[in-house]
Amino acid sequence: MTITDWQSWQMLLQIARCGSLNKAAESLNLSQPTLSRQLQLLEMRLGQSLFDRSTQGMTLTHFGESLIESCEKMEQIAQGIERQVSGQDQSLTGRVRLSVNELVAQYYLPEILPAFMAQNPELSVEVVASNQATSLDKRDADVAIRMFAPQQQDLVARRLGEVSLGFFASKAYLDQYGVPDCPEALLKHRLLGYDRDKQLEQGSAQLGWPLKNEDFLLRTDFQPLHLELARYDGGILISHKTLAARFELLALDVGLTLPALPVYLCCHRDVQHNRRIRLLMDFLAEHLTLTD
Amino acid sequence: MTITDWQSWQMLLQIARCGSLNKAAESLNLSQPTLSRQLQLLEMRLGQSLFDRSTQGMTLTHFGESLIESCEKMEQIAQGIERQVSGQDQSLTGRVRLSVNELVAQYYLPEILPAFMAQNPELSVEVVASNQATSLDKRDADVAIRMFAPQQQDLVARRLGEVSLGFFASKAYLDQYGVPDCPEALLKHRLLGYDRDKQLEQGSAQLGWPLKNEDFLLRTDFQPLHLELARYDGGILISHKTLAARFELLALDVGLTLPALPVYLCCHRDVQHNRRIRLLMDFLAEHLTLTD
DNA sequence: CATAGGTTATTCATTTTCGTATATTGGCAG
DNA sequence: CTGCCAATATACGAAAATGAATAACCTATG
Repeated sequence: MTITDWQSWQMLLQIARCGSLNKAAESLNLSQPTLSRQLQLLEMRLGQSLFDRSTQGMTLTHFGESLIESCEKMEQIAQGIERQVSGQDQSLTGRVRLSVNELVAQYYLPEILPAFMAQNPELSVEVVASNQATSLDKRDADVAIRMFAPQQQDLVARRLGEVSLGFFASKAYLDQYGVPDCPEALLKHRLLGYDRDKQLEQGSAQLGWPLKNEDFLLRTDFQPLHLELARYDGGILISHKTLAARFELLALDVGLTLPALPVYLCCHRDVQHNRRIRLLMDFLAEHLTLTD
Repeated sequence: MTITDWQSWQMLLQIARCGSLNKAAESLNLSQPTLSRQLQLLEMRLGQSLFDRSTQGMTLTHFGESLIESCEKMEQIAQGIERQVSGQDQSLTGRVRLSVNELVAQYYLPEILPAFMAQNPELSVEVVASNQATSLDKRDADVAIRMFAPQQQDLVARRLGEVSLGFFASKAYLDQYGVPDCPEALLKHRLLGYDRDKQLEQGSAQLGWPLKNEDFLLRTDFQPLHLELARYDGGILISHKTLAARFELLALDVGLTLPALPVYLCCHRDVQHNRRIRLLMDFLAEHLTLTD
């Protein structure tokens, strides 16, 4: 006595999420007209409408809203199945998706990944570079290198150590603007800070020296830009000791010890025994020179 | 990062259940070749096979087996959605499915259902007549009349009373074979009993007078046949007092009081407020003359 | 007030998918 | 051993779903 196929509920959920047929269609690899018609069909079969249409997009009706929760449950299970599938695929061909922030992608991976690819010629590695923590739940990635303790349930994490942070600047910059030797002096300098990323604000607050993102003159969340700016004498940045050393930036002693960032290698519990994923994680754990 | 659509899992589950593409295709309203190809596609996308093929049918591989549990969970949620949908559909058009055993379908419904249909011309009633308790969970039926206390969770039941049972036979039969007046005498008669149905065995065991289905000479689970056989002087049966009276069968006093059967009107909690279903239940509760 | 940008619905040629019919295989009963 | 039955896989014409293009519409913005 089944009225509809399960795909309809997947559609419903995705349209509700995206708020428009266009975006939902894209996320489902369909065209907008297709989705429009399929939704009409579904509503016809149900005998009532799921969305109110407007030129702003689709908004759920009460009826539609009442079904969303169950659709979300279905989605979670479906995602679990997919993780299970990829977890059981023990072949050494195919892809592994690695999620890292841009800094790691730019400065740490390039020197080690070629060796991994040489060792495993059938394996392709996809790197998702973003400062947003991508979801291991939804299998947006298989493995992630994180600079914070994993919060999600169902994750398996290996602590790789920690990276020391410090204030750094180029010699040319310091020659021109002077060397600050206390926190107050630091604030008068051209500091490279973050835009929407709150990690620094939270960290400095813990240190008893609350900094606001607005205190910084040059702001971006794209961390490689910090380093490159500093290399071109753009100002003072907070960064990894090892990275700063590599670019011949000079460490500043302003009487503050910045907390070190922990480094975690994470994957979802469901895929932890997958051979490909294991392989990549082991390789990263061994070769990653993030920690001092 | 979704590999497959949800429909694939529905397929997988149904094929696993049915054990063959043919039956699964029928239950999904598809053709066997279609299902065959879709399954091939799915297995290709997953990179491993889900079933072992033979001319006996399809049997799950270990891999396939490992996914079934999740598919079942998805199915439960999907069924919940469908109940929710039909629960919220308050129109008075469409269908209501009523599950009853054959006895009720044959002898109690015909005299009252026409009135209901006259009152609600837009409503179509589908009667599922079976002595197997059809699933209200899976929406094989919306409403059920049951002669036993509902066991499933999530069911809403209204007790309508109970039907008295007794031993009966036609006058002609008794004239020919004599009137038994004790349990032992009863056993020498031509008793009409059940085939696979265990209800009578259990009931008589409770009564301290354990009967086996094998004790009866004419066995069928199709209850209307009992009555019709008795009308044609086929033997002694256990049946409802009201029904026996209607066919002018004579009650036998063998010194045993059979336990009465409770009568319940059930529906799933999710649809209990549905207007159509409510209507039918109210009607049945009022007009059903099952109880004495 | 007009324009730009976004939305959903519709049209129609095209592609894809589907189902009928058929081939092929393997077990089972007489 | 042989014929029968039920199973899956394959071929091909028919039907259905698809997507590019377009229409029609509303909102925000200058």
